[in-house]
Formats: sequence, C-alpha cells, structure tokens
Amino acid sequence: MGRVKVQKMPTIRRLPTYLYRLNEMRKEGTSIVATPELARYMDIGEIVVRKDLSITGVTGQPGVGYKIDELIAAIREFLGWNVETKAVLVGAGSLGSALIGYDGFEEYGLSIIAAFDRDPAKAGTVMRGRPVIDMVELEGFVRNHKISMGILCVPAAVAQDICDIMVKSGIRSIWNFANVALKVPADVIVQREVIAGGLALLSVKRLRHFAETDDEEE
Amino acid sequence: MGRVKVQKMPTIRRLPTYLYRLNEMRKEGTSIVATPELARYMDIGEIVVRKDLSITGVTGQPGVGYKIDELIAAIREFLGWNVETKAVLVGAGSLGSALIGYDGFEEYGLSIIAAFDRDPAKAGTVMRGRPVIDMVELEGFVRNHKISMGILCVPAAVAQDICDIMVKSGIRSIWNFANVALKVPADVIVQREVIAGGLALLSVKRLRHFAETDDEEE
DNA sequence: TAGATTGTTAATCGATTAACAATC
DNA sequence: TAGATTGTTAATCGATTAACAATC
Repeated sequence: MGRVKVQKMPTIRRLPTYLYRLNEMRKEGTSIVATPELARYMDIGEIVVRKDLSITGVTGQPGVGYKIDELIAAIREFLGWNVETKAVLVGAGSLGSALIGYDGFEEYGLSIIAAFDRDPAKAGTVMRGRPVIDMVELEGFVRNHKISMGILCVPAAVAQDICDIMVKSGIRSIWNFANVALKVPADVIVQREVIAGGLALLSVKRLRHFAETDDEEE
Repeated sequence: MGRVKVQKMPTIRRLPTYLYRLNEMRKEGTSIVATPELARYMDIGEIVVRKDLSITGVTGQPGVGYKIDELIAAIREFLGWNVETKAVLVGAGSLGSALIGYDGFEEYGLSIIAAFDRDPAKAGTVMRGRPVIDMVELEGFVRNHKISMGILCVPAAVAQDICDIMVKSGIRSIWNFANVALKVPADVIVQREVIAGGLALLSVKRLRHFAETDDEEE
C-alpha cells in the first residue's frame, strides 16, 4: 500500500514553517538567524530547533547563528523542493479553490498546472489563473504532461474512483484531502490529510486546560 | 502562550478517523467491530488500534470485538465532542467556505454559527446556510452568544489583529489556519494547522521511495 | 473444544531533553 | 577575554512493537 516508514516526522512537519519564516526574514534583509529567535517564533525549545536544523546538514557558527540563505537552500533540498513538481488538482470546490490559490506552493516547488471537475459547467472556466478541465480529460492530460502528483479534493464517495484514474494515468503520489483510506498499488504514495485530527488535538488541549484551571481554583 | 503539553498526540489525531469509520459502519447496520478490520482500514498495525482504543476506556469482548455504539460514545466523550461547542469563523474566503461547508463538524460537536469578513460586499450574504457578518460586529456577537472558539481563515498579515479581537471578546480556543505564530495570553489555546507540513511529509516519502526503487534496480 | 480476539506486561525503539565542551 | 551560540554525547522519557495469558 505504499507505506513508507518515515522517521523524524515531527521535525519534517515543522520544516515548512521554518522555511516560511526564513523567507520572511530574508525579505526583511536579515542574513543571519540564531536558534533562540526561531524557538520563540515556533514556540518550541531551542534544543528542538537545533536538532531540527541539523537534519538538513547545515552547520552554524557558534556564538553567531546560521546563514539564512544556506538554511533555506538546505531545507528545500532536503524536501526535494528545489526541483519543480507538476501536479493536477481534482475537485474544483471550495477546498480545491483554496489550495490552488495558495501561492506559497510555488515556493515549495509545487506547481498545480490544472484543476479537473466532473461538473461540465465548471469545465472551460479559469480558477485563480488555472484552467478547469472536464474530468474525462484527466487521464490524457496527466499522460501528456507527465504529471507525477495528484491532489484529491473530491467528496469521499467518489475519491477511490478518481484515485484509480490517477494511478492508471501514471500519478505516483497523491495528496488526499478526501475522508477515505485509498487503496493503491505498492509503488504509489498517499498522504492523507485529516483536518479533524487538528480539531481533536485542540479539543483535548481545552479539556486538559480547563481541568488544570479548575484545580488551581480549589 | 497557552502551551499545553499533550501526550499520545498520534493517537488523538487518529481518533476522528476511527469515529468517522465507526459512524459509517453503524449506518450500514453493523454493531460489532474487531481490530483487524479497523487496522486494515487505517493502514496501521492491529496493536496500534488496540492501544488507541484503550485510551477511551472501552473494553471489548475477547474473540469478538468492540460494540460500535460504545466506541462512538467513548471517543466523543474523550474528545469532549458530546457537548456542543459554538464557534465563529473569520475570513469568508475559499478556505473558510470549505470549512463552514464541512458537515462532518456537526458530528464532532462543533457548530459554526456565523462567518465574519472584512469585505462589506460579503456582509449580509449567506454562505452554506450560515450568515456572513461584517467584521465590526465580531466582538459584540461573540460576547452576546458566549462563543468560546474561533476559526481563523484570514490572510497571515491580518491574523494577529483578528486574533487579538477574538481574545478580547472572550474566545479561549483558536483554530488557526493562517500561516503565523499567534501571540496569545496564557489561558488561550491555539491549534495551528500547517497544511504544508503534510506536503513536506509526502515529499520526503517520495524521495525515500525513489531511493529504495533505485537500490532495487542496481 | 478450537479459533479468534482482547488487553496486559515486557522489550525495543526513537524522540526529547539535559549537560557541556568547542567555537566564534 | 567575556558572552553567546553551536553541536555532540549521554540521560530521560514516551511510543511502538512483541509476546502471551485470559476470555469469549
């Protein structure tokens, strides 16, 4: 099922946030950054930041910090974001629209070149600068443009069908925002996003927090 | 900064997915489920599933499985989702629209009762059945309706300002989809969603996977 | 009774944190 | 030289996995 074990998941998840902040700082004209500053920004410990950054192989200057340019380049290379990845997005609803309009992706080496939708009324339109194409064209388009990544934003009920078409067309990694566990061959990688997971975390934090507050009041 | 340490994060993140699947099964008329089936669905090990479920306190029947009704009730209670939480959403763009339209939230005890936007043209309209209100009304609305949760879907540049208004109005937990680290008082909890984190994970999996495939070809 | 599954206890593994020498 | 920060090594902690007795 394309299950690839990845270590240091928490670190990898944080890398885009470092990258985002480092890009901001570069725009502001800063060229050096030290861990205490990043730690404050990320709201995590300094040691965590240093361990995180060490995964990229960059070395900083003791007493000074890290070169921002080096860090940016190293993070992008570590994630493979220095090479452009072409992707198609399927499901031109509001979530699809939000994703296609997120311009940070360009910075992350992700280029969403077209959106697909089942609705004939949407086909032929332009969404945030990208063409919306009828679903029947998906397979041919992916083959012709040698697309390797698919972003799935369709309702759960049709997700597996669309997934099958993607796989058949040659797509090898799928970013899945539909609420289903997709079945794919072993050489296809799926990353499933479950936004409710974040809500669950927030809910538990609230409960713990209220419990603590109650304790203090006793 | 409202940092609450939460253990068993991976388990908590998975709970909504169990809940979703269990609800599906209940609708299909099933009343008992065993770990092997859930493990296949989640694409994780059986032992993981059992450990995950044990956090809720439910006990299954050896040789048989768990009662689906019991599991659903226990997960909802563990997450505090058996009690309705009223929330407002700020930023009626495409992401906001996607979130407000997600009907799964009702099942999760989350009731988004209104959306707010700076754009006067949007104020007075209805989005997916919820009123869109001008931002200036936010503080009064939150106070009047005793809203405790805010969902932040505004551009990064204005996120801190909106966050400040939320906090001032009495909101105590914020689900933050803006790409910034919010500064909040100690008694306010923030859950930040970084979708690019998932993309980073997918990217690394791809790199590892390709590396493995190359090895095999040698 | 046989087969299946639960749930506990122990063992392994990895991630986080602490301490500190090395460096600018 | 003094102050600050890096990066390594060791210690702690928690999560994952394995083994297996208990139960239906």
